[in-house]
Parts: sequence; C-alpha cells; structure tokens
Amino acid sequence: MTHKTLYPTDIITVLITLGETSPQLMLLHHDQNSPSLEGNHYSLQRSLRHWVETLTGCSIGYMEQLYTFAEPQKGGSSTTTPHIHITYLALTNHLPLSCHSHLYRHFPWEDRRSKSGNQQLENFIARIRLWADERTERQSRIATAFGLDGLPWDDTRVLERYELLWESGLVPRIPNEHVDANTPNLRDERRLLATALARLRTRIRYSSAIFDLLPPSFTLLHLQQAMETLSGRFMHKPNFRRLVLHQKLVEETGRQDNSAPGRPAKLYRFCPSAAASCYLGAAFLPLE
Amino acid sequence: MTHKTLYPTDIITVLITLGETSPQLMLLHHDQNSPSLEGNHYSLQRSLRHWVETLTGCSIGYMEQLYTFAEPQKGGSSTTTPHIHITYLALTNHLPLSCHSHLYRHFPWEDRRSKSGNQQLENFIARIRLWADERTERQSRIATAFGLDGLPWDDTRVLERYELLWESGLVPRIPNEHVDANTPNLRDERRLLATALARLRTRIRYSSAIFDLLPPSFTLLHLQQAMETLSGRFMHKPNFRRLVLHQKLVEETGRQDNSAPGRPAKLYRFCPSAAASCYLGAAFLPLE
DNA sequence: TCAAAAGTGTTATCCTTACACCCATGT
DNA sequence: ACATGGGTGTAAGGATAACACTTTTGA
Repeated sequence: MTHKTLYPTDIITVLITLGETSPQLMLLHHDQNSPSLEGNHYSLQRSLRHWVETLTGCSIGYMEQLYTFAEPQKGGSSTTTPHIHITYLALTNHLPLSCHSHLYRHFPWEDRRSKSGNQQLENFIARIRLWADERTERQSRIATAFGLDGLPWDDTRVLERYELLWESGLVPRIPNEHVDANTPNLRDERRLLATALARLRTRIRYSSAIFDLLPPSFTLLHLQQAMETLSGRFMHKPNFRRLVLHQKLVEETGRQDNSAPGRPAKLYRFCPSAAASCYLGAAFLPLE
Repeated sequence: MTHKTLYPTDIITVLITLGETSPQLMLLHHDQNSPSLEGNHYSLQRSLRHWVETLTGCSIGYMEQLYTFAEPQKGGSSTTTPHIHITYLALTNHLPLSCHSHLYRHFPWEDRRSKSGNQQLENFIARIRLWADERTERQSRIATAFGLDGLPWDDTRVLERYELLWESGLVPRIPNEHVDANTPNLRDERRLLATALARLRTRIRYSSAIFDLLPPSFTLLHLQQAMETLSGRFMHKPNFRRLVLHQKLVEETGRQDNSAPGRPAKLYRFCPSAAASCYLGAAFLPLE
C-alpha cells in the first residue's frame, strides 16, 4: 500500500453518425486537455460527454463505455510504461465537422448490402479455410464467425471476424490509413473500431439507440435505412413497418415528406415512452 | 503531448462460483503485486487470469472485462487524485478458499425463488412508488426495472434496480458489511457487484458460460439448478430438458448419479462443438 | 406401496417470415 | 400510363409455454 503504480491514462471516444450508405466515425482523444477525470463512473462519462459536445459542436445521444486496454508506450524505447486507454462509444445525429471517415471503408466485408463487400467476404472465406487447414478449433471459430455450415450470419460478430482475419494474415496488422492523423499511435486501431461496430449493432437491436442517429422527425423508410446501414443488411419493408408500429415506438407528426419521388411518406417522431421494451432485431431479409 | 497525466490504476476481479442456493463471490484486488500490466487487451486479461489462478488455486473459465471507473482517492484529503479501477468478471467451478460471500446477501430482492426475497421486493416496490410520486420519468424507469404495468420482469436489469433503490434511499449508500476486509475502500462496492450479476445473467442466457460454473459431469437437474440460482428464477423442467437436448449442448457420459433420492439421473458432459449457438434464455416459469 | 425425481408426448399460442396485393403521387 | 415508393392482409412455419402423463429407483 506504500508505493503506488502510476500509469498514463487517456480516453478515446468513437463518435458515430450516419452517412449516406455507411456509418461515419470520428476518433476523439482526451488526455490532459480538460480536467474531467473526476468522480465516479457516471460523472466520468458525463464530463466526457460535455467535453466532446463542446469540442465538436454536436449533441450526443446514446453513450456507453467500450473497453479498457493497456498498450506498451511507443515513444520511449527502454522504459516500457504501459499506456491505459479507456474507450467510449457515442452517437450523434449531426456532426458539424467534416473530418470523419466511412466505417465500412475499414471493414468492407461487414456491408452485406453491397456486391463488392460480399465478393470480398467470399474471397476471404475461401482463403481463411485454407489457413484453417484441418484444425477443427479454427474451423469451428470460422463457422460461427462467418455463418457457415448451417449456422446463421450474425452481424454482431464483427470482432470475431476481424480477429480471425487478423490472425490469418488476410488483413494487414498496421492498416495503411488511420482514421485521422490527430489520433496518436494505436497499435491496432481497427480492433477498437470493430468493437464499436459490434456494440453498436447489438444496441440497435435491443434498445432505442438508433433514434439517436436520426433527426427528430423521419419517415419509416429513413428509420429502416438507418437500421440497414448499421447492420449491413437489407430488411423486409412491410414487416419492418409492423415491427415498429406495433411496439408504438413512433407517433405521427402530421407532416409529410415530399422530397422523395413516389407517394409522400408520413413523418414520424420517436416515442420515448415505449423505448424500454424496444426490439428491432427482426425483419431482416435472407442473405445472398 | 509534453506533460503526461498519471493515475494510480488497479484491477478488481469479481470471482464467481456456485454455492448451494446462491452464487458466491470473492473480490480480488491487483495493484502493485505482480508485473502483469503489459501488452494489449488480451494479454492484460491473460496475465490477470494467471495471477488470479495462482493466487486462489482455482481454474478460471469464462472471463470478461466489466467496466472502468474513476474514483477520488479517499486517503489524501487535499489533493484528490482520482484512482482508476478496471474491473473483470471471472467464473470458476471450484474455489479452494473459503473467504467468499453469498451474492444474494447483498441483493435479496434479486432472488425471486425465495419467499423472503419476494416479500422484500414487494415492500421496496410499494415504497419506491411513493418516492416516484407523480414524476412520470421516475415511474417509467421503475416500471421497466421492476416489471410493472404489464412489462415483464427482466432478470438482467440488476443495475437499474439497484440504482433506483440507491437513489430513492431504500438501500444505504455505504453498506454495513463489505465483501471482505482486504478489499480497499470502494465507495460503492455493490454497484460493481450489481454490474457483475447483470452481466453474468445476460451471459448465461446467450452463451455457454454456465458450464464453467459446473463440474465436468453433471445431471440435467444440476444444470437447471445452476441456471435457476444465477437467474433467481425457477424453470420448467421438461421444457428446459428439451431446450438443452435439442441444441445438443451436452452428451451422455454413460454414468449415473445415484446420490439423490428418486430415479437416478444420467450424467452428462458439455459439448463445446455446439457452444456457438447456445441459448438458454427460455423455459422460465412465471413469477408469483 | 409410496415418495421423489427422471423423463416423454401433445397441444395452444405467439412471433417471425414470406408472399400477394392495393394506394398515392410526379413525370 | 407507368415508375417509385407507401402501405395492408394473410397464411405457413417455428419456437415457447402449459398441461398431462409414464418410468425408475430407494425407503
């Protein structure tokens, strides 16, 4: 109890917003700028939220801690004091800044809607099976991660897939392009992004987090496309409508959206009262 | 980038094992004893696992990070350097040491199997409704947390329930008894335990983590009772059997268990090959 | 013979999926 | 007229929940 071990600690926020066809992200790095590391778990998150909001000018909705990891410091060569990184996920429906990047650029195979993503995935599966060879432990990991041998594709297994591709050498360990140059050296930045996407995909299935990525009023197709963009899968429109309406998750605003061609769609707004039992994990269309 | 912020950091492990009618737990505190804080996320977990195993003499199965929080240091009065606590959950099927405590002693209302637990819960619900008064935001939080107004009881909402009881003053902020005296001052130790129980309950529903709390061979009733102990709810025996057997989660060992009265039960062993799609979140009996 | 626990069969109900179809608006 | 997207009905299939019942052991 006499001598205390001290570690350099920072907080990394993965800030997510919705792009046209891909989620967009921004990495924010907090080290010694603002004095927010005080209080308990909640106030740590609360002060971080405030810091991010003032820094970026956005308003953060859903927020959640991701995980904490230690990394040997790169700068110093002899004394390898580990750095502690605490990571958070944060969602916003509007980001005034422009230096963000498309999430599926880092994981093209996670977007099962696009032809190219599916092709790259097929390519990976063929090659990783060679890597698995006859080792049954690898084979079963691959089967569950990629939804083979009768098992279903699970969009939330982003991290398992990334780790398999990483272990087998199919994706490079140090990617060519980092998210942005301001972020300090993270040995495996994509691992953090994979964790963020995985968490995000599970959250939008079983909570109302998706509404924090949408503007206050939206059509049911907007909502559906947001779900599709994040899950990387297409959904069945009639069934999705019922899924949402039967849970009374939204209510009509009375206004319409005439910007799209075709019949104008009703504009809805989110109903927080029904958020507790929100479930949007059905109505996905089959793959292939 | 010049001046680095340094924080005292430690790791707390919530080690869980199965008791007769309650899960048992032990808190392990790592600060400056062994040099395990090196490498990335995985090796941090791996070295922690090794440290806990050698310290306690048990063999850890499932392990997972819980969350990280900052707490103002108690010892010093003027300079309030925050402490960083990284917390982990770990499961074992056998703990040679004896200084552990019953989990439901800290949360009697989470055990819906016992008469006394249900009574205490009813008592709390009546009193917290008075605290909620007419504030609809509190009322809806209470309804989802405690399964009122037509909403179902969700055994995984341990933390929501604890926080409501804490906010309303129905459970004391500083409990009379800590888990054990060796653990340093945690301002809200039960918050950590609530998080651990919540995580554990979600994990046993959607993964094969429950088998890491059981001996290598067990009867289906043992398995059922383990699920019941952790979820705090009774299950429907015939339906639970089918749930397990249809997924081919277990295979017969060929041996029998003659220790219990009545017809001897077959002994089974866990089948890791079917673990990927494990689901044990059904077959619960209704409450009340 | 009875108690205690292991097991099996079957049905009602609900949720998810899938398919077919009609409605409203702009060009 | 027709393309585009909005919106409704309904039936098949599967999973869950509930009930009734038989089997095997020890006392």
